[in-house]
Order: sequence, then structure tokens, then C-alpha cells
Amino acid sequence: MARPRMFDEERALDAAMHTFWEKGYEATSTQDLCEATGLGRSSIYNTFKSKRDLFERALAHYIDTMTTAQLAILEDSRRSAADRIRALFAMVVDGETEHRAGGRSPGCLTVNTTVELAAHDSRTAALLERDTARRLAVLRAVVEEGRRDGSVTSRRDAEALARFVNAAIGGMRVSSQGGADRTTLESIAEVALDALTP
Amino acid sequence: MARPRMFDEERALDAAMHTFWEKGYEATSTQDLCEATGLGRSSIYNTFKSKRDLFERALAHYIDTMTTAQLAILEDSRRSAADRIRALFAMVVDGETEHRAGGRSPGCLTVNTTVELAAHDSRTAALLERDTARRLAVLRAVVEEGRRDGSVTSRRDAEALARFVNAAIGGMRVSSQGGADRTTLESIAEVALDALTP
DNA sequence: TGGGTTATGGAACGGTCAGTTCAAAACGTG
DNA sequence: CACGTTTTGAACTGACCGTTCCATAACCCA
Repeated sequence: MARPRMFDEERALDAAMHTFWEKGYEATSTQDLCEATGLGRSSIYNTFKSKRDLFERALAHYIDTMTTAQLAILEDSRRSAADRIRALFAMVVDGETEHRAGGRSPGCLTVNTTVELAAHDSRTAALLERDTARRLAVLRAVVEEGRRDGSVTSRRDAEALARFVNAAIGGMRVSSQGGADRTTLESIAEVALDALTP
Repeated sequence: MARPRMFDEERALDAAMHTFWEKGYEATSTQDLCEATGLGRSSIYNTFKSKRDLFERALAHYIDTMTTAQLAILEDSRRSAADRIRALFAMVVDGETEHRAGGRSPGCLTVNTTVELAAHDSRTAALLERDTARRLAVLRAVVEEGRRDGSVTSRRDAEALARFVNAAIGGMRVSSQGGADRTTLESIAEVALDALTP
């Protein structure tokens, strides 16, 4: 009935995501997006409503991928709760250090976007807040489980500990962007774990 | 001998700093800077070499002001070391929550810049790294003092604890940008302190 | 194979970007 | 008061911004 797409929308979204991830929203031009996706302007604007719309979908894609992977670790019932949080920290350290031979890693699109856009774009802020709530809920459950299995001994309430773990991850990511090396990030994670098992 | 300036350079720098702080580097236009400072383009370009130059000077101004204030707290010998770190956390919480009736706080220009520019601008990265080194040196000294006065009981080495405290501040700031309220930030700080005194 | 429909490439849109130019204005000094 | 020097405001530069438009191409179905 009509001419079909010559490109894979998922693939284009992924390429756009990586560009926003590396350069940030404002610093990414539509030209950059054309080059990254291999599409022409028309195809991009025919598929996505605008640069912001494309960004929001790219961010949602990132959030879905990353948070799902992280929550999988947190729900691995073979490990103790504290071990799962330790594994989560290790995953963050790996993510921050793997792709940076030469330049710096692009960090985490969620953190980058929180800092760059959350204060000025309520739609984006809402996306991020939903993700944070999801992560906090699982973290909180893991902390409570840790109290039962004995791997979390802190008397602080689970909500506070979950918030702390989430903040610690953010702190490690900022430190990484600021130049901290793998060993440093690992030591930050170790100290953070001390707060759960004092 | 010649016509004198009709404006105060320090005051202009301060206005520019607040603009970069609120909007970020990329999202701030020269027009914004003109309006914020009250100067014309000519005056700005006659005084500063470029937008980047103005930004770097604004950032240096911010770093100087903020870090000096924070280090003053860390060097207050009337308190125990742990109490100083507690006070530092309180200052961060205050800073993140004070100016946000209605909109969100602009957070911390250092963190914002680390996330937005550090990976792509080596000059800015160098500025930030020098500041981090300065803060870490003092934090490390405070931790060592805390070990002597008994207020820091963790056996982790001072460098790791200093890095952790610095990361915790970054994490609190990201959490704040992400929508965390004052109570939440305070609870994160409390848990972080637990890591120093297990 | 022809008609309906959508995708595509490229050119073009108005607007804004960072930065420059220049003549007029405002001073201190002689 | 007049000169030399610097600041100032406004107009201007070319480049790039996100977005739109349109003629053409490519496809499915009849």
C-alpha cells in the first residue's frame, strides 16, 4: 500500500540515544543526529515529532535498558541482599570505566539529564522521577530483605538506606565524570557499603 | 586618560555566574548574559575574550567562593572532625533547598559543569580537578584528625573516606536535582555519616 | 502494470547563535 | 578647552539552529 521504512526505528533510537548520552541534549544538533542515525532530516522528523520528542524516547529507551539490568541484579535471590547491592555498585563501576580508553566515559544519561534538564523540563523530570521511584522501591525491598537475612545491620529505616544507596551511585558517577579512576570508585563503593553494615 | 568603565567587573562576573549556574553553559546565550549583567555585547567582549572565557572566570569565581566557605567549616577547630563533616553536609542541604520556592534549585555549578563539560573541555576539567584535589586534601586531613579525636572510627584509609564524603555530597546534589526534599537529603547525610563511625 | 501512499533526499525557512565593526560618547589629562 | 584613549550601543556578519516543504522514489495492492 505504501513505501516501507528503509531503516530500523529501534536502531535509529539507539544511535540517537548514544549521541545524547555522549554530548548532552543542548550540545547535540539535528545534524549530529542525522550523522549518528544515518537518516535524513525528513526521515527523522517524519518518525519523531521533534528533537525533544526524539530525546524523550531515547531517554525512555535508556532508562528501560539500564534500570532493567540493574533491577535484575537486585532481584537475584541467590545472593544476600548486601551482596546484591555490592554487585550493583560493581556494575556501576564497570559501566563508568569500560568505555574510556583515551576520552572520558559519557557517564550515565540519567544523571546527565537530571543535571542538565530536570530543573527546566517538567516532562523529562517526570520521566526521571518515575524511574527513581521504581529503583527506590526495589532498593527498599532489598534492604528489608537484608535485614531479615542479616546482611544489613543498620538500624536506619529502609527508605533512608535505599535513598542513600541511590545517592551513592549518583555520587560515584559524578566522581567518575570528575576524573576518578576505577580503584577510587571501588573504594567509594566499599565505604558506602559500610553504612549498611556498621 | 580615557573613558572609565561604567560597570563593576566583579558584579558583572557574579551576574554571569548566576546565569550559567541556573541555565547551564550551552543553554546560556550571549543575549542572556547581556540581560543578566546589564551590559552591551561590546562591553562584554571588550572585557572578556569570549563566552568560554567568561564562563571559565565565572566558574573560577564560583569555585573560589563556595569551596572557601566549605573549607572554613572543615577547619573550625572548635568542633570534632565528624561534627565538621556533619556541618558540611548540613551546608550542602541548605544550599540545595533554600532557593527553591516554586522552581527547582540550580544545584551546584561545580557538579553541573562536571557533568556537562568536563568530558569534552580539558581546560574546564583541569579547573574542576584542581578544586577537587583541594577539597580532598582538606577532607583527608579532617578524617585523620577525626581518627585522633575519636569521632571517626572507620578503619578505611583516610583517602578513601575523603573520596567517599566528596562523592556523598555529589550524590546528595544529584538527588536534590532529581526532586528529593530536605528531609530526604538530611537522611542521606545521616546514613553517609554512619560509614565514618561504624 | 498503474494508482494510491508513504518514505526519502535536498533545498529552503526564519530565527538565533557567537562574535565583529564602527561611529559616537565620555572621560582624564595637558 | 581640546586631544588621545577607551567604553559603549547598535547594526551587522556568516554560520548554524530546529523545522518545514516538496518533488521524487519506492513500495503494496488491485
